[in-house]
Order: sequence, then C-alpha cells, then structure tokens
Amino acid sequence: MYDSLTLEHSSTVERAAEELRRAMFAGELEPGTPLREVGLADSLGVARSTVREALGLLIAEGLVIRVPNRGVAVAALDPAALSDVFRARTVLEEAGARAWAGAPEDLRSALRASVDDYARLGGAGADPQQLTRAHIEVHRAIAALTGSERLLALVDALHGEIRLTLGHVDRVRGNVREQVAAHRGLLELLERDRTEEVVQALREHLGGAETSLGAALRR
Amino acid sequence: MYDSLTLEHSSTVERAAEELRRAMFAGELEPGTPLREVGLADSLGVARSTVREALGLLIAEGLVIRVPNRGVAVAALDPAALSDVFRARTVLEEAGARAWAGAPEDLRSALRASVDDYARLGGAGADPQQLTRAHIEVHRAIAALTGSERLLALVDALHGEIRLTLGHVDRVRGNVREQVAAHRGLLELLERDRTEEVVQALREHLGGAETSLGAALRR
DNA sequence: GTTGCCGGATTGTCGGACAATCTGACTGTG
DNA sequence: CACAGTCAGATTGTCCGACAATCCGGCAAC
Repeated sequence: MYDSLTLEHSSTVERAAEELRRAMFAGELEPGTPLREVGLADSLGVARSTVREALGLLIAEGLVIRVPNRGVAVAALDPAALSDVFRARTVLEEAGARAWAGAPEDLRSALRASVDDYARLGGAGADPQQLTRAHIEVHRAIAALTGSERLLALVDALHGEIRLTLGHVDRVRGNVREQVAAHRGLLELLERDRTEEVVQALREHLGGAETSLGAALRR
Repeated sequence: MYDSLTLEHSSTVERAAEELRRAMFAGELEPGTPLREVGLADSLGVARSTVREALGLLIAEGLVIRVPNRGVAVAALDPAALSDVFRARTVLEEAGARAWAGAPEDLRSALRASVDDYARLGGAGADPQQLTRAHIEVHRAIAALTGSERLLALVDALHGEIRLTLGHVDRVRGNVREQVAAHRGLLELLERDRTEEVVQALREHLGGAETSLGAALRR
C-alpha cells in the first residue's frame, strides 16, 4: 500500500552538488578549472564543510578530481581516460545486447521508447543539450538490459565523464539523421535476435564515437 | 628518471577509513551495526568531521549505507543485492574471458600467477582470510583482462560488498581442493581459446557461488 | 643552474555550537 | 484496546572559527 510515494530528500549538500553539476554541464566551468573551497562556500552561501562534502560526491562520480593538498578541479578527460571509458562502455553495452533475449519485457520496451524519443528529437531539430541527453539515454537503456543496477550506476558515471567534455564540443555532430538511423539499426538487429551482428555493429559504433570524440578532444 | 618512486599519502581520513574497513572485515563490526559519528570520533581520537569524511569513502565503496538523518550502518547484503552483485560479476568476468585472446601478455600472466598463488595457499591449508583474498584475486584477474581500470574498480567494489558478509560465513568452504581445481580448469580452457566453454563454465561457477552464499546469508 | 629559504594561498583537521529530524515512550481519548 | 497527540533524548546536518601542514612561486645565495 502507498507504493509510488516518494519524497525527495533535499539536503544542502545535495543541492550544492547539483548546482555544481549544472554549472559544469552548462559549460560555465571549463575542464581543469580549480574549485576553491572558500570561494565556492561564499558563492553558494554555505559553509566550507558543506562544500567539502558536495565535492566528495562529485569526486565519487568522477566529475572532478582531487589532488591531495592541492584541491579539486573539474575533471579533464585525457586520451587514456577516454579510451578506458570506451572500453568499459563497450563491455557493458555488449553485455546488454547479449542479454536482450533473456531480458524482461519492460527493459526491452524502455529501449524502444528511448530510441523513439531520440528519433523524435532528432527529426524535430531540438536543442543539442536535449539531443545529447536522448542519445545517452539510448545507450543507457542498452546497458540496462543486463538487469544489474550496479552496472547501470557505472554506466551513468561513465556517461557523466564524457558528457562533461562533450558539452564543449557537441556542435560537431552535424549528421543527426545518420546517428538516429544507426541506433534504429541496432534496435532492429536486436529485435531479430541477430546477437553477433549487434555486437559487431555496437563495437563499430562505439569505436567511431571514440575517435570522433578523441579528435574533438585534441583542440 | 626516478620512476618507480611513490609516496603513499597518509591522511587522517584515509587511516580512519582503513581502520573501519579492517574492523569490518575482521568481523568486529557485524552487518547492520550502526556507526555513530560521535562514538567513532571518540574511539578513533579524531574529529567528527573527519569521521564523516571517512564514512563518505566507505559509502562510496558500498561497505556501509547511510540513511538520511538516521546515520550509517555496516552494510547488510540482502538477497536482491546479492543477486545484483552476481549479475554484475558475471557480466564483467564473462567480458574478461572473451577478451583473453586480445589481452596483453602481462594481464594473462597475472591471471596465471593468481591461480598459482591460490593453488599454493589451498594446498598449504593457509588461514581462511588469506585464502579468500587469493580466491578473490583470481576473479579480479579475470575481469582485469578487459583492460579497463574503471571496470576493475567496480569489480573491487563488488568484491568488497560480498567479502564483508563473507567474512562471517566463510567456514562453509570445506572443499578447497575442488575450488582450486575449478579455477585451474577455467584457466586451462582460456589457454586453449575455448571461449564459449569458458563463458559457460564461468556462469555455472558464479551461479553456484551465489546460491551457496545466499544459503549462508539466510542464517 | 642548482639549492635553500620565505611568504602567501589553500587544504586538512579540529572543536564547538545549534537547529532539524528521528525514535520511542508516555499519555489521553474514545 | 486501538489510535492520535505530545514530549524528551539522541543523532545527524550544517554552520562557524581556528590553526597546523602543505604546496606554489619567486627570490636570494652559492
């Protein structure tokens, strides 16, 4: 009884962290920017200890990095990290693809819905931020087929890492139509249980994404 | 020049966290035990804010859980979490197995070494704590074949979660010899590039581990 | 060019304080 | 006896101020 009732817990720390996330995704904080504790405490109007805890959250998410005694800075994705992230993504999404057949129906239809959503936004020429969100959601739904929330949490962290530096270089994505078609194709193959083909296509898709992202990184 | 030189950073927070980890793995803190901030601060001889940060680390590792306004407690593994952990482990180790052929030589020999180590300890009848460590190391080495440090970090977190409740129920493991043989068998199959067979064996192996661990949990 | 040293900035840790929140028991009411 | 209201105690969430430890950059000395 009374399921579906939740109450979001609004702690000061969480709100502070959220504000920082927003600023980072919005591009107001470039990668590499140092985040001084006192400055943030003043700007956000909270105590330094609160800022400290909020930064701890972001560190756990991989959005910022802390160098002992030297403070934290907005995480900058170096090529090694980028390739590591993509290796991890490949593993997780491949596992999702292999799990398609045995996955519960709601996960499968969630994936379908995310693809539809992506296609709708792509066709409508929505704002790039929304488009990126929808794109990420598709990949998230693929990994979600594994049915493990712990894996999904990692996927979110990985997406967070790349989305951050992606916010600055997302204009490159001129070929929205192709992108949408590619993802539709993946879903299509899944529906037909062409597992090995999906895996192959997935690898190529992610490989391409990595190189294009890596190229964008080098500037 | 001067590579290989490192200096471990000893922050008070890290030491406090380490002490808590030790106590939990040693069984001095049962799952479910509440961890009061003031009490810990007194016992450890540090400030409450320091304890708070240390707990933050452990929370990120999944070793303890925090309920807002009610404090943190040593994590207790419920069946749902257990099955989730094993689903994730299966995905990661399966990916490791598939990556064997393309993995760099040092990762492969690291796996061999871990199996040897496990066998040596198993034959010598070493203390159970060491044995568990070696066992976990084998599985870690399998997942490491994927070559992603982010995946490996997740593997460590997963092992942390189960090792915790395992510390209390590890005496069940009477058949060390069989266990060692099973892992040797896995390696053997890998060496012969019997990928699909490895995957199958891995699933059974992990499935068995889950049920036995689940049974131990129910007491 | 290397070494030694200094000053400013920032973090790491401390201790104390207080409001907000939760728990559990107690109480009254029907 | 079931139920709602109340209250005290315990604990967390957040704030503040303080100070030592550490790091950086620059400058002087050799």
